[in-house]
Amino acid sequence: MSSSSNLKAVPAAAETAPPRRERRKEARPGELLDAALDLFVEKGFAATRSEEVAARAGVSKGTLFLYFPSKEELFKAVVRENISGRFAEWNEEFEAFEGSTPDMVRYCMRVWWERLGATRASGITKLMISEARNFPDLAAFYQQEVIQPAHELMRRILQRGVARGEFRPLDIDYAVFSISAPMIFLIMMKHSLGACVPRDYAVDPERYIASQVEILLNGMCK
Amino acid sequence: MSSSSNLKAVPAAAETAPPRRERRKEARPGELLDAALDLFVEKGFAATRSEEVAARAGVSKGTLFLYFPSKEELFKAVVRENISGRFAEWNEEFEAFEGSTPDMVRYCMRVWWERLGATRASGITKLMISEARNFPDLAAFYQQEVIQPAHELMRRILQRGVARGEFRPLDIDYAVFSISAPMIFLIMMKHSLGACVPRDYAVDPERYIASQVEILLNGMCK
Amino acid sequence: MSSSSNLKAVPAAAETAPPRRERRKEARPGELLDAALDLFVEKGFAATRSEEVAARAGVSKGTLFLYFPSKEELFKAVVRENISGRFAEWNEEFEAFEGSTPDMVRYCMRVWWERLGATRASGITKLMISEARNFPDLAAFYQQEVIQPAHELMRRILQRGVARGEFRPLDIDYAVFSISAPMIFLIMMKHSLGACVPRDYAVDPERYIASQVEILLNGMCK
Amino acid sequence: MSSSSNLKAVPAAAETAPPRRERRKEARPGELLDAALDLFVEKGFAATRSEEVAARAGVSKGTLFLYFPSKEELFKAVVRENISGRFAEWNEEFEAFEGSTPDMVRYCMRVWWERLGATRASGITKLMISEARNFPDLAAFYQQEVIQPAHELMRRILQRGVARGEFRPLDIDYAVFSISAPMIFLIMMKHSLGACVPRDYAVDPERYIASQVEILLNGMCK
DNA sequence: TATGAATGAGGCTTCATTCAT
DNA sequence: AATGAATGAAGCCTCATTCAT
Repeated sequence: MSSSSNLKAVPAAAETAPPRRERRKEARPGELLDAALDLFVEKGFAATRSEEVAARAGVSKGTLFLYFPSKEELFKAVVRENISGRFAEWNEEFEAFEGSTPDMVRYCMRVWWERLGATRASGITKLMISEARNFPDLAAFYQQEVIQPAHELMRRILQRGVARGEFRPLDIDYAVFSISAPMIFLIMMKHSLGACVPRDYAVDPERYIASQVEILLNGMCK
Repeated sequence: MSSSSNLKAVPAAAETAPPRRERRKEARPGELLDAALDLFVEKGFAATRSEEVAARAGVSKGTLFLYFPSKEELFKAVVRENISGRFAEWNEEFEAFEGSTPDMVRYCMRVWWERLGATRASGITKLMISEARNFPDLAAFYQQEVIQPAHELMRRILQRGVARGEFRPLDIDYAVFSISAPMIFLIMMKHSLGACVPRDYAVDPERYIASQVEILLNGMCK
Repeated sequence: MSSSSNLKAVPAAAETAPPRRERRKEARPGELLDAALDLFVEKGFAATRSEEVAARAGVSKGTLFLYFPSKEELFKAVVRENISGRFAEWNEEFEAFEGSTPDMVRYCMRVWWERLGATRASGITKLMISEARNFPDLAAFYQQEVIQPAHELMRRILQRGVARGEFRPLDIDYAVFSISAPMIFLIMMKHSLGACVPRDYAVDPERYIASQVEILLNGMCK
Repeated sequence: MSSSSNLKAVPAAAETAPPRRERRKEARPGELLDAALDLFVEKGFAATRSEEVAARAGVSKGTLFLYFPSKEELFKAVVRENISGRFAEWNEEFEAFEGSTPDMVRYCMRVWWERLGATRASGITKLMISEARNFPDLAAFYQQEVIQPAHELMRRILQRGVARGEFRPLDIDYAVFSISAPMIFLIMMKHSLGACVPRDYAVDPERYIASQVEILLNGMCK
């Protein structure tokens, strides 16, 4: 989680006593967003104190407000920062995919995990789900910027499968959820209940994904 | 379930409720838990003000603290109260089930929706997921009282299917999640992002469940 | 100044040790407005801390916000509270006045001093003048509710004098200011520079008013 | 007067100002005092942010504190700087005055308006009146450097009128206020309530002064 | 000198909790 | 048991001031 904020403290070599007042205008916003993401995911929006965020980013309370006018705007920035438009790239990637559609689904789930699910970014999904009711405009933003593009991508995959005769005719709108539900589930295991539970019950994400995908493909294939 | 949601479950018959004023005193804690559940689910723990809970329950702020020593204890009581041990009953019900295992899975999903998913009780799952990190002891309690029994119930169903040769050999531990993930997903649609989104995107639970179950069964059957 | 807030501490008799938590919903707002008036006049709006107001009213910080939603609203309430509609009464009083118009002017200045100038209420004029630019809406309110009625009252007096041939023809709109300027001046002596200056320079209001009135009447009479 | 307001007073003639960039360094404090005067007058001491002052003077926040060790010292410098000792000059001017004393009073009011009332310098009177209680030492300074000399000047004028038999015997100490009250009044119209009020109610200073002076002279003359 | 990023004390406001009635 | 006025700790945010560059 917060290991990244530690990394910055390790300069290339010299390791001089860190100057009391660093001047790092460029890096600050990113560091603050990093710290905020960690804390918001871990404790929720309300239970995270601005001062904590600042402290974890290695600055003082006031500095936070130099970059973000309010805790709420910080929250919004965290969400925006971590979603960005990676869908364009992914859409292209899947457009160019040449294998079978089942392989495509397998690949989709795998890279989702590698690129998002396993990263801190997955935390913001948990965050959004926890706070959606308190930030309806952010929820709308997330729906529009994340959920919809993701659904369209998945829908195209499923349609390809049906079109190519690999999949049975499907209720595609809802079959999409067959792919997203395990993702949500995994995120929740990682960031919520799963994080509060003894190791023994911990889910192994790769195994989980493999298991789900096979059942899914079996279920969708002819 | 809170007392009121039990009341709702009462068949349409006579059952004259005792005159409103009379049962107030004994009903108070239940009314408070009811109100608290609604608000906690809707706004989260931190964003819910004690006074609001009291107001919704029709009592004064002070009265709330007569029954629950703190907001945190109220929260815990809400969760505990709503995690009834109905698994004994359900276990028996499924023990006695006579149809095919695929039918059993269909039935399982359907009654889950009817008895839990569609009721306010589903709110505590959302609540637990949102607040687990802030209430680790509750999370453990929930894990033990709800998640584990539920998983065992589902596991027995799947094992029955495998044993009877209806299902392929499965990675049962993880196949269980194939059943629970859609439930979690549906709950989140209902209480979180789905609640902040235009009607058009609203998910029709019955259709969603039907779609998932068929894919699932297809995937698990021989 | 704040003597009035002391008065409340003297109950009819018993003089028991003041209970830690008084319950005085009725009296609170007035006490808070009293305290706030004193402090705002003395130190200005910004330099007055909410906690000070509360302390002077004998309550805790939080209690202030039970009655006024913000410091700014408190300020507005102070202004409104101290202006009220006393003009109706005064208008009647002057309508019924039977003596000469010069006597009327003398009487006007005298009762202004007795009823307003000499009281704490005069402080709000100083307050308004100091803060007008920061509270344009309040300034408009004050203009409308205080300045205009006052000017109309004075205008009627002057017109009476002209109509009855007691006064020369006057530029009445501006002659009104001949009456109000000394009032403003006196208020400023009392609440501003005059309050920061050695006793010797202190202005004796009665003597000041007498002096101004005589010059004024001399100047306006035929 | 601050340096810039002196510059403005320069006759229309040649007087090529040194190239902007060159004179910056020496002009800095004056530019800051200028900016500060405007803002303090407009918003009051507390509501004026140091950064705003710096920005209006075209320098950075840090630079302000290079010239003035604190906001409070800046305030004091603004006041001191704008309380120039021009009384020597004026005293001479009035010593040499040859016309009638009523003309002298007319002249006095007129040049006061032209040289002070109409300029930004009038702002410091508003400032002093608003902030006197928070800056008692400045108030004393102002009393000594401005109010007293001004009163003595006016007193001499009035005494001349009485001595020459132009005025009735007057309560001279207080008659002085008959001249200063309209000035104060006009300043307050300009910088306070009058600035927050629709155009229609705006006072025309020349007309106001003319009106007051005539009533006054009428009142004081034999 | 000048800059502007950084600081942190201090003020406003909220709200869980208490307690006299 | 119930009320709701009162409390005060705690959090957000501002802004005068500092200081490395």
